[in-house]
Formats: sequence, C-alpha cells, structure tokens
Amino acid sequence: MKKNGIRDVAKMAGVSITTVSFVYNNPDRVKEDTRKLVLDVAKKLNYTPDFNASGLRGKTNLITLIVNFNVDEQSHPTISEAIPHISKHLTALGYYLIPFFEPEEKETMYLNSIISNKQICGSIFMASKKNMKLLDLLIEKNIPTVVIGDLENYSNKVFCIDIDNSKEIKNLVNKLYKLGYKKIAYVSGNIDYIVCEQRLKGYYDSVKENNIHSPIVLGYTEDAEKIKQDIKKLISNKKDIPDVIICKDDIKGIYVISELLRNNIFPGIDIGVIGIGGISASEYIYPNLSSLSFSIKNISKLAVKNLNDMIINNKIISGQKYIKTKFLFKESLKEKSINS
Amino acid sequence: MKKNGIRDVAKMAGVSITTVSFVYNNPDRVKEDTRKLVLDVAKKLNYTPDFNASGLRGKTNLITLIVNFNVDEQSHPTISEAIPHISKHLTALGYYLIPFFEPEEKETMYLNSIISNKQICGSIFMASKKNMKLLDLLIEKNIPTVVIGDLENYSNKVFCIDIDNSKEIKNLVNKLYKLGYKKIAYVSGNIDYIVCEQRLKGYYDSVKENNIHSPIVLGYTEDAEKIKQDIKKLISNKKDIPDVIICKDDIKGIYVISELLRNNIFPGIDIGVIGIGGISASEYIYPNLSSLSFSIKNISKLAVKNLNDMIINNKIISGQKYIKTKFLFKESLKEKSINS
DNA sequence: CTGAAAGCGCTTACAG
DNA sequence: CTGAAAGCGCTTACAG
Repeated sequence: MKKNGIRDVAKMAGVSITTVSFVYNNPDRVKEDTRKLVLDVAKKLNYTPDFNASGLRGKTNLITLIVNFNVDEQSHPTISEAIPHISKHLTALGYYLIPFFEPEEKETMYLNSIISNKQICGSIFMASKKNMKLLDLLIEKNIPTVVIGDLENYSNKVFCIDIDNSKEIKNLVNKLYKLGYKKIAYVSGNIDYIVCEQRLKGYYDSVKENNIHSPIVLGYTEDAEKIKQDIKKLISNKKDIPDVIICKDDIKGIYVISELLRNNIFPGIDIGVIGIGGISASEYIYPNLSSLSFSIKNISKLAVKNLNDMIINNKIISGQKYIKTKFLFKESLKEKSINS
Repeated sequence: MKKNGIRDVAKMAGVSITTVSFVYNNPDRVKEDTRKLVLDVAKKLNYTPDFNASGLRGKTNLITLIVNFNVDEQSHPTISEAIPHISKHLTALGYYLIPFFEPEEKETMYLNSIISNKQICGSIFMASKKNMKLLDLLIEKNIPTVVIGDLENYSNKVFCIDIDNSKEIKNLVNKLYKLGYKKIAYVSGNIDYIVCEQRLKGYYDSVKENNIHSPIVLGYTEDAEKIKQDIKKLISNKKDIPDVIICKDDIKGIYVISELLRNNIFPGIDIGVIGIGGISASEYIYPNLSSLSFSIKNISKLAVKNLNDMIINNKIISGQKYIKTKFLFKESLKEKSINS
C-alpha cells in the first residue's frame, strides 16, 4: 500500500532516478524508447511526481487567483462565473489553482509568504478595486501574471485582458444617438471600482461629443435600493424621462427593469434598457435585457493560455488585450432602433 | 535577498532547528520564553515555514474543494456564492483551498494523485450529481471531509451539512394547504441531481398525505426554455391553473415569474410563486420572489469549522447536520395567506 | 525542555 | 543519452 516513488519507477524500468526525472522535466534529454518505457512503468505503478518534493526543488505548478473585491459587499456574477472556467483550463494544463478573495491585511501576509517562498509559478489577478498593492508585489517579484481587467497604467508591466471599457461604452452611446435616440441616461456603479469609472467615462465622452443633452448619470452605487430610488426619481418627472437607460452591468439593468415595471413603465416599449455583460440572468427576466455582451469564458481561456505561455517560455509578457463585444438585442430595447 | 529559512531563525534566536520547528508544530514542548523569542525573531526575519518542505515531511494545509457539477451546463448561484466564503474561512485558519470543478476522467486522476500523495489534509465535497466516486475515494483514504449536501446514505461515513430537503419542502407544502391553497404545482429540476430528487419527494409526500389533488409536476429540467414552455402549457388550460407554484430553486422561480408576466398572469395576484434558496437575485426582479431561504454563508462557515475540528483533533466525524430555513415573504405570494 | 541527525521525494549540476 | 550524488527546508524519533 505504500505509494510508489521515483525510485520504484527507476528500478522497475531499469534506469536511473535521473532519467525518470528527465522524462517529466526535460523530455528532450531522454531517448524516445526510454521515455516510453518509463511512462509505461509509471502508469503501471500509478506514479505521479510528488509536488511537495518538486516544489522543494524549485518546481511548482500552483497558480494563485487574486480577487480583490469584497464578497460580502455584493455579488459579482461575472467574476463568480469566471472562476470555474479558469480552474478548468488550468487543471487541464496540469496546474493547481488557489483562489484568494478579498486580500486584506492577513491574506496579504499569506500571499507574501507564498510568493517569497516561490511556491507559486504564476498568478491571475482580477482587477476590481483600485488597490493594486498585491499586483505591485507580483510584478516586483517577477511572478508571471495575467490581469483580468483594463489597466492602462499597468499594460507596460503585465498582460491585461478585458473589453475596452471606455471605448466600448462610448461607441454604444454614439450608436444609439445615430439611431435617433435623443436622451440617454446612464446608471453607474460605485466609481471606487475601476471598471465603473472607465465605463462612465465612455458615456461622458459620447454625450459631450454629441452635445445633444447634458449627461444624466444616476446610481454611483452598488446598492439596489439606492438605484431603484434614483430610477423612481428620474421617471417621476415626466419631462425628464430619457429614451434609453444604459446600465453599468446587467445586474443593474435588472434592478432598473424591476423598478420601471413597478412604476408601470414598460421597458422596451416606453423606454429602452441596456445592460453590459451578457450574463445568463439577463435572459431570465421579463422583458429580457438587451446587453452589450462579451464572453467571460473566452476571457478566462485567454488568460490561462497567456499565463501558460509565459511560464513555459520563461518570459514575462506585458500589454493590453481587448476582447470583442457583441450587442445582444432583446426585448428591453425597441427593435427597429438598434437592429437597423 | 535570499529568503530566510528555519536555520536562520534558529541561529539568530540562539536555539536549535528542532526548537524552532516545535514552536510551529508542537508549541507545548517549548518553554514560553523560548517560544516568544523564536516568534519574535521569525517576525524580524520575515520567516514563514516553506510549505513544500513541510508537505514533504507529511504536514500539509491544502484543502480540496470538489464541485461535482458541470459548469458549462448551467449556473449554480448557490454554489458559486459559497466558494468565496469557504475560501475566506479556510484562509483565516491557515489553510489553502484548491477547487476542482467537474471531476471528469482527467481531474479524477489529479485528485487521486494528490490524495495518494497525502498532499491534502482535508476536503469539502459539494454534492450535486449522483456520482460519488470521488467521495468514496476520500472516505476510503480517510481524508477528513465535509459534504455540503443532504446524503442519507453517507451520513454514517462523513459529515454532511445542508437543509433537510425532503422534509422542508413537505412542511412548506403542508403549510400552504393549511393556509387554504387548494392546488399546488411544483417545478422540478433535473432529477439526476440529488437535491432535485429530494425536494420533489417532499412535494409528493405532502400532496399524497393531504390528498386534495393529484401531483402537478413540471420541468424536470435545468433548461429555462423548457420550463417556460411547461408553464405556458400549464396556464393555457384555464381550469388547471394552480394557486401556487413552488420552484425547486430561486432561479427557476425567476423563470416562472418571467413566463407568467409574459402571459399576463401576475405573480402574487393571480397566482403565487415560491422559490427555494433566498439568493440575492430573488430581490432583483419584479415582483420580488418569495422564497424558502437558508444561509449559504452559514453553511460555508459550519463546513469549515467542522473540517478544522476534524483536522485539529485528528478524528473523523460523521453525521448529518441540517440547518434551518426561513420563509421570506415577498411580493410573489399573497400576503394574507402565508403571513397568518 | 532542548538538540544532533536522518530522511521525506524529488531536481539538476556535473561527469562520463 | 544516462547516472551517482548533493541538497532543497523542513519534521520527528531518539537521546539527553
């Protein structure tokens, strides 16, 4: 019942321990036949390298996932949905994932220790708040890192993946003006979050350029109740009712739809509502939420692919990669308008 | 810049390596003064034990989280919401979490290897599908394990935490009959999932006992479209319209509300709708979804607490722990009825 | 209460 | 292309 080690494999295959190790870590240095033989024996003996021992010698396949948002504060469906995908892709490549949530004082300590002890070989950093202490640490320690987020200031230091927040929202608003919408409001989230700030900027940019009306921004919060209050106030003044409300994310779009319905204003008929994200929940509700959507699955896949490349090639890459968005037309926006 | 090891701490503190190690692993065997001294020096030198080296000697603080559902198939908000909480609680106790999703062939192999190599000290198993191969493996290998789920057959082997699915749903239906509802329908999920089977049983049990009408069960699927079709069919026959529709989970409750609204039947006025879970989404929608709710945060906390106890006391505990539910009255159910 | 020493299972520089 | 051997940073049985 004792577990088989590298020694057992070597003995049974009639080769040295070194050779067995090379099969796993330096396959080019082993003759094809020998390699096959060793792998066969390993399989027979149910052998897999002990990762503690490998780790002790400097080899590791642990990846940290750092999520710098507070799970208690709110739900982040996009992020929650990404984790399983990231995990699956990493596992398929032989890595193990250790996720860290809400890196406060204590967790920063753990991470520091893991990083200093070289117990991780890479990191995926989910940018959300503006606190970049941990990202700075990862960069300083030369840990291969991929950021999921749109961080201009960091794109020369790490590899970032996201949609082009400001530009995408600006384009969306521009498009709506072109389609004939005269008054476009925007529901922002808490601008302590980078993504909220960026998307809001996109809205401002378009409104100013088009100069048809002044900016109408509400929310500035993640709190559903406050958003609903803002919506109620917005629609109470009949003259002020906009043609379309764009929401910083789908969840807020759902809040808005709920509140409009409650006040007998029908989304898609009386007023257009648009979310951002394309999460599955946007199809649960009635009327279905139109959304500027992007694939979180795709982002996850790209993040893992790029991270793996860095690790394999032992070369840290930087830059900003933007993924495409796609406008999903649903019931909450008048068909004639956006479809044309 | 070289990282400080146990040797450096020992030297600076003027004690042996053994003593330093004891401070971390066997504090009782070290004099109070010595212990403090060592800890001080460790702090000064920024020392934390290398977990690869500890692991190699048999000590580990890695916990696996095994999620046996397919993330591609559907979203499981309850499970997704639990992960950050589990992670946070574990980290606070000094453990690291490695989550595995969808344990198919390959991942089973990885897990097998991790388990055999004694690289984990415990596991949290999220029961969902009926495939218990990995749970059997954990039990066979004597890995301290906590199951999040209601597994009658396993409660003598592992510690399980969940709500008492069958009984809770049976009680709920009983209560509704007592309140005067005459016809109660149930939207089930795919009964390949244990939880779906159990909750459905609760519904059947109550319907049979009360014997007011025959069971009306729809869905049997996780597919929103199919559920919506079923609902449409159900309400198309005016005579068949039930007083209340209970849904296996909140997500399905949201599907049902959407479809009812689309057909001009107003939830909470024309018909009652109830979900199970109490996820945040149930408050996003209009009308708000009434729900038999329970705290996933609480389940997560209890799971970690019990797991830690087992590891600390080096003793595997079994049994089934049920947590309480609370009926949350919202707009989707007539107030007079359930409030009384 | 404390220490010297063996050894966990690997990787890799070095030698051939 | 392959092997003997050092050593990664710890834990713990043993001795005192």
